[in-house]
Parts: sequence; structure tokens; C-alpha cells
Amino acid sequence: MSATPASTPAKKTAPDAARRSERSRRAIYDAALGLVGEIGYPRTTIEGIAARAGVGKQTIYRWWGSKAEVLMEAFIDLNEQNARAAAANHPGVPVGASGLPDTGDLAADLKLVLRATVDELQDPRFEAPARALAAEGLADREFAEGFVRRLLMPGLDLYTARLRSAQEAGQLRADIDPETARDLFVSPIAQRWLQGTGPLDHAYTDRLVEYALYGIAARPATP
Amino acid sequence: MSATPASTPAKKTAPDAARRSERSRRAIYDAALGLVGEIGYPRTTIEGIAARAGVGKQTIYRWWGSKAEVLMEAFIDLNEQNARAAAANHPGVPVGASGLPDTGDLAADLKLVLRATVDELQDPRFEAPARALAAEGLADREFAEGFVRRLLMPGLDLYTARLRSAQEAGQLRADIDPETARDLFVSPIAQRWLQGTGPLDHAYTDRLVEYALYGIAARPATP
Amino acid sequence: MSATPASTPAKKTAPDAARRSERSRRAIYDAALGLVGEIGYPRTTIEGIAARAGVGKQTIYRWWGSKAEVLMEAFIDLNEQNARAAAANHPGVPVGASGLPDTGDLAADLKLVLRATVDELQDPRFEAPARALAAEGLADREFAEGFVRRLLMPGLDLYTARLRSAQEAGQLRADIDPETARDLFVSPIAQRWLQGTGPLDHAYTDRLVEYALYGIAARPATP
Amino acid sequence: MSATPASTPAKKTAPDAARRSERSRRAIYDAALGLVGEIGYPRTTIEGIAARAGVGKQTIYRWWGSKAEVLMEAFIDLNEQNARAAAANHPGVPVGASGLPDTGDLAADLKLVLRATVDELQDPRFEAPARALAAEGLADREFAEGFVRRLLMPGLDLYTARLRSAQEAGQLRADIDPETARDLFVSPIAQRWLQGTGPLDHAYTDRLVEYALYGIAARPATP
DNA sequence: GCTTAAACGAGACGGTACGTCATGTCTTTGA
DNA sequence: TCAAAGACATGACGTACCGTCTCGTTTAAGC
Repeated sequence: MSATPASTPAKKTAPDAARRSERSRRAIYDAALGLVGEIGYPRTTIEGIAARAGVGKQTIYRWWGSKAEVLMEAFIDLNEQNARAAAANHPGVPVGASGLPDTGDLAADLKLVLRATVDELQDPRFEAPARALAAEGLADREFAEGFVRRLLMPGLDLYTARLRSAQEAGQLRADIDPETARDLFVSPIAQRWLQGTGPLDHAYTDRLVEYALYGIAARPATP
Repeated sequence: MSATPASTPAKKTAPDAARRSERSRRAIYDAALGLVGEIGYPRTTIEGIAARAGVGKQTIYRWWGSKAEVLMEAFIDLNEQNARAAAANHPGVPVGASGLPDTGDLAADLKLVLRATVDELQDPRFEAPARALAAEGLADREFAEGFVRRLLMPGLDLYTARLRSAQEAGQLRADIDPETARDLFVSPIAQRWLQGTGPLDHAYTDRLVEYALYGIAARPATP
Repeated sequence: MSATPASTPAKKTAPDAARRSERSRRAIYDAALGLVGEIGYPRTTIEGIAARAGVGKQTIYRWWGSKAEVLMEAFIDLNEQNARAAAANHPGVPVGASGLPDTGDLAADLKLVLRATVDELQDPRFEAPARALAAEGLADREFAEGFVRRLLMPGLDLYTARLRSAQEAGQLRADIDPETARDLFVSPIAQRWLQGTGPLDHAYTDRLVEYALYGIAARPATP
Repeated sequence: MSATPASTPAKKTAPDAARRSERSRRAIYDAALGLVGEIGYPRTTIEGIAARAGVGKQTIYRWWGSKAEVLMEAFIDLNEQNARAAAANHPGVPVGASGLPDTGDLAADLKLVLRATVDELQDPRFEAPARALAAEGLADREFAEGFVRRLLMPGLDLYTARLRSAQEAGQLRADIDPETARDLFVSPIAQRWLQGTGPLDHAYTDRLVEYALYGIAARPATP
């Protein structure tokens, strides 16, 4: 888990990661998340982060390329801490190899997880930085790539894996593409959260599961 | 009627819209769309728009509150022009009351329209401003409200209406919520376009229609 | 004294002075003097004058070339009113042909008038516009010429005339240049008022008269 | 003991003068004087100074409060350089303790110095900034105080000292106030220079000395 | 008394400069 | 020897006025 040795930006001469001040790194993460939560991402500035972290601006520019990158790493770090804490609190939750619950009842499992996802999306500690990162991704394709790969995909892949598992168990049609199928559940939630195109609650996610699993077309009357 | 006589928010003293320069308005729209297309939204500045439009900055600040608002109106205007041009070019296209094709074959109609939607989303003239507006909406809830109401919803409502029509024709289950159903088709496209979580092509949209209409769950063997 | 028919600035086509609104002219004078007194000359703007006078900006630009010109005419008008009022209040004051008191005692007359001048210079209603006009004159040679000719010289000429009268009466050396002599009294007051190089009071002006009339050099002992 | 150990007025946080860029300071002085000389003070802008100096606007705002302050320091600096250059060129000029020539002949000394002063006032390199600073002093009393103290008084005090020296030598009446006496010579020059109330040449200054020293009143015939 | 042209109030317009803020780079200084 | 502190050049921000230019509305003159 230590620093990502390959991804050193290495303009000029690459700084020596071994000498990096852990205390500064943490202070910068805290300042970035704090400011984004308190005054919003657009009004959060690198100067502001440096000042609150008690750090020189150069210390930020040395290790990150933009405030978006700072925030992304701060957010990833926050998620890792939360995941560790959650794992510590609920040591025995039975999950499939996919990382999602796998009780055999696909509909129930999906409903459960989607409800939890919706709740997490609306947790204010997550919402502000997550929206900011999503916005940055819209404006900057390169940033978006990293954002999707490092933050979004790991979560989406859990669903894909769970669907593949269901497919192997014969609960899903064999000709289904799991990624497309995954989008039927996940994307509507994403869009309502990103754009506010409608209410985002448990009833909605339950409906999504029902409709996607069994289709919305009228069934021919079975005489 | 309606005019909105009451809704004058009137910061300072509201300018007199009757004296507004149409020539300046058009020049500002053109400059805004041009710059966003050429150098991208973040590097587009109000000063740059004013300079390219040959207009004083104050003329922009007099009528709009931010570059996002300028771009939204420019984009809406662009869409209206395109719609008018399209209507002029294809005067006799048979559409349902909903505004979407309604041949009676729901699956075919949806596939057709979704393919067209995907193509439009990837038209470079649309993509840059649309992504910029979506990004702005992520950062500013109030802006998002206007963005959704003025740009997104009119498009989404066409789908909702088409689905309701299908429901009345007995092609859709009667207990289906049309807005949730609409999201099954539309949101996956939106997310792939917004975040780049996967390829966005005709095969994908066709699959979405198939899966959503008939469900992805394995069917019990019909003996 | 009527309008100066030759000096019409006549950019574009000269406006018709006969149709000029007296009410607007007065309102502009009052607004200009009021604003200069209240917020100072630099923060007084043409827009501000127009707004306070309830007048369109163009009405100012039609008749004057700058805010300095407006203020100069307003100030001249104020002085004329004051002069009329003073003349009405003291109908029988005996003055020489020069306009200054001429009792035959040059020293006494000068002391009296210089004391009055100093008092007037320090009247707050006069001070603000007068200083502003003097400042404008420093920056703009052309304006200065008009300022001196229309405002300053008429006052200075009174002193010159009084000195010439004294010269004819044999009280002043015959070889004295009256304008240089006048400066000995007037310029020190002007400089202290303009630049604040020292206190400006009656004792000072009395001293000036003494020194200038009788010289500051030690007299050879008269045995 | 008494916070604010020195005179830290400290708007925001006072900048660290030790880190100040000497190169920028010099470039700003040169640009300010150059622009004032070329296009005049009113059309000289802080943006223009910054641009010509190759300096950010903020660097000006960091160290000065207005363009008038910039120009005053630039002008003081110019005078100091000139004084140094003059001292280097004429190393052995005999001057009194006052800094003005003191040959024992007061009239001759004054005439000499006043002629030089008049010449300097009309040197175009001095005239433009000096008039601008004087104008600014008229509009801003606080600025005037600094202008007088830092620029005007040092010059005037030379005259006062010379007169005091003459007084001690018995050439001036003992009851004369030297500052008032000084104004008899200096103020007329100042006013003619500031306001253009008359020609400013050597004949004029010679006359001033004569008149002031020996008085303008007719002398009683000495029988 | 009616017509007509100008001056008028209002204020939108293309501009310029303001003074502030944040950027990303570079330099100084103290631990 | 690093990192904090922060000065620097750059450039956009949003505001205030500039002087010009329409707009309709008085208003006074001349028919």
C-alpha cells in the first residue's frame, strides 16, 4: 500500500519520495477535505489548503499536479480509512468472492447493496468531495480516466462480479452482458445523484431491481 | 400570457430588456460556444468571450450572472436553432404526440431514438458545451436545477411520454412507473457519456432496450 | 455679459443655447457643488452629478467638456450669487475704483483685505471646489489658463490696482512693478493655502504686509 | 510593553521588506517617471506602470497605496540620485552650514539660488512629476502632508536657515520671522510655477529679492 | 393651436482601469 | 537540507465610470 512508486509525476527532478513528510501529507488531506466540505470545491484553493495545513504551497505542487489530484488522493485515503474501520467493526459479514453479499437471492442482495450505496452517496462527508471529483472529471478527460479507474471502477466491478456469479448460478440469462446489466441498476442511481433528475431513495432502487430483472414489457397472457 | 411579470429577482436595478442589443446577444452566444469548443470551458473566460464578441464585459454581467449562465443560454439557443432547422428540413416526419416516433413497435422506436441520441451526444459541436454545463451543475446545485429543468427534462419527458403511450397501448406492464422505466434506457447512456465508464455505441443501446424490456433474469423453462 | 457667441465649442452641431433648460443647469451646479463638498472631487463623477441632478448624462456632455468645467462654472455661479448677496447686504461700503478699500492708509487696507481673503479661503463651502479646480489646473495647462483668467486674475487684479493707486499717491516707490509687489502679499497666502507649508492666520498676513512694505533687511543705523 | 513595537500599521499582513526585489523597485520608478513624462500623470495608470516595468500589478499594490505614492518615491529617488551626481561633480563648492551659498552677501546669494531654483522648476524632467505630486496634494490632505514633509520642506528649510544665518550676522532685522521672510521669496515663485499667474524668469526673482529685502514702500526723504 | 424639431431623462453600449485574488515559479530563511 | 514562508509575473475577476449612442418624452418655436 505504500506510495505508488511508478506514478511519480517527475517534472524537473523527481522529488525523493522516501524523504516525504507523512505529517504534511496527512495535514494536506485533512485541509483539502475540510475546505471542500465547508466552503465547496470551487472556492477551495491550493493556497487555502496550504495555509490550513500549515504547509508551504511548494510542498503541494511538489507532490500533486492540481487541486483535483490532491482531493482525489485525499478522498481515496478517506475511503481506505473508512473501509478499514468498517472491516474492523463488522468482522464476520459473509460476502461472496465478489465482495458483495451473495446469499443466492440476487434480487434481495442487489436491493440491499443498492440501498446502502444510496445512503452512502448521500452522506455529507462523501458527497462534497465525490461530486467535486466527478465534476472535475467532466472537464478534464485525463483526470476522468484516473477517477474512473481508481475510484469508480473498483466499486462497479463488484456489481459486475456479483452478476457474473449469478449468471453462473443460472439466475441470469446466459446471453446477458454483465456490464450492460450492471448499468441498468447503477447508472440510474448515478444520474439521479449526479444531476438530480429525480428522487433517490430506497423505493426507487427497489423498483430498479424489479424492472431490470423481470423487464418492463407486458407479458403475453399465459392462458 | 404568463410573461413572468412577478419573477423579477432584480439585483441592483433590473436592466431594461426592451433596449437590449440583439446583435450583442448573438455575438456573445457565438463567442461563448466558439471558445468552449476551441479551448475548453475552464480556459474560457468572461473577458475572452467579451473580447471575441467585441462587447464590453459589463454587457455580459448586465444580462448574465456567470459564464455558466451565458453558456447555458447559448447552448439552448443553439439547440433551438438546430431544432428549427431540422423541422424545416424534414417537414413530414410522423411522430406521436409525445414528439418521439410512435410506430407501435416500442422496442424499435426506442432503439432508433437512443441511437440518434448517442450520435448527437458525440457530435463535437454539442459535446463540449454540454459536458461543461453538466460539470457546472455538479458544482452548483442551483445551476443544476435550471440545467435539468431547461435542458435535460424536456428531452427526458419525451421518453416518459412515449413509455406512457406504450403503457396505454398495453405494451408495458400497467404497474410500471414510467420515469423509473425511462431511466433504465437513458441513465446508462448518460453515465457512459458523462463518466466514460464504458463504450457508448449502438450495440450498447440496443442491448439496453432488450434487457430493460424483457428483463435479465433467467426465465423459468416454459414446459 | 451675455453668452459668448464666438466660443461655441461646436463639436458635431452646436446645441441651441436658447432652448437650454435653466432648471437642469441649476440642478447640475447644485449637484456638482454638493457632491464635491460631501465626497470630494476625485470621487465625484459625472454619472453621480447627473443622477443627483435628475438629469441625463448627455445633458452634461452637451454643455460641458469635463467635470472640471462643470465645477468651474458652478463655482463661478456660486461666487456671483455670493457677490450679489454681499452687495445687497452692504450697499454703502466705500471702495476705491479698484474695488478694494482705499482709505489712503495702504498698510491698513491691505491687512484688512488679506485677513478677509484668508477667512474666505478657509470657508468650507469655498475650499473644496476651489482646491479641486486648482488641482485640475495643475494637471491640465489649458484648463489652468481658463481657471486663472476667469477666477484667479479678477481677484488678483484688485490688488494690482490698489497698489497702482498707492503708487500714484506716492506711497509706493515709483520703480516698483505692481504685479511683482502684489505677489509679495498674495503668493505666500496662496502657497500656504494650496500646500499647507505653514499656518495661515491673521498674524501671518499682517506680518507679510509689514515685511513687504518696509523690507526685511537691517537698516543702517541712523545716527 | 506596548505592542506594535514600531510603526507597523499593517493592513492585511505587512510584506517582508527584506525580501523585496530591488530590481522591480527600480523598474517601477523608471516606468512611473517615464510615463508621467510621456503621457502625463492623469493618463498614467498603475496597470501601465506595471506593464512597462515588467512587473505584476500586485507588486505595486504590495508596496504602495496609490500611483501618487509610487510617483512620490520615484521622484524622491530621482532627486537623491541627482543630488549625489551633483555632489560628485562639484566636490568643492563652498556652502554655508545651511546648504545654500553663504558668501556674506545675502542679496547676491538669494538671487543666485532663486535663479537656479527657477531653472530647475522648468527642467522638463522635473516639471511633470512635480506638478503631478502637487496636484495630488491638493486633492488629498494626507498625501499633501507627506509631500510637504518629504519633498517641499527640506528645500524650504535651506532658505530659512540661510535667513537665520543672515539674521545672526546682523543683515536682517532681528524681529523678523524667518519663515515668513522666506515665503516672500519662495511663494511668489511657487505660485507662478503652480498656477501660471505670470512669467517666471530671472528678472522676476531678482526683483523679488530687491523688494523683499528693502521694502516697496516709498522712503521718507532723508534730508 | 398644431406641428415639428430640439433638448431632455434614461440607460445600454464598447471600453479602460480599478483593486483583489489565485495561479504556479522562484528565492530567502530558519530549524 | 529541506520545507515554511512568501515575493514574484501573470492573468481573470467583478465593479465603476468613461464618453457615445439610441430610445421615447417633454417642451418651446414657428407656422
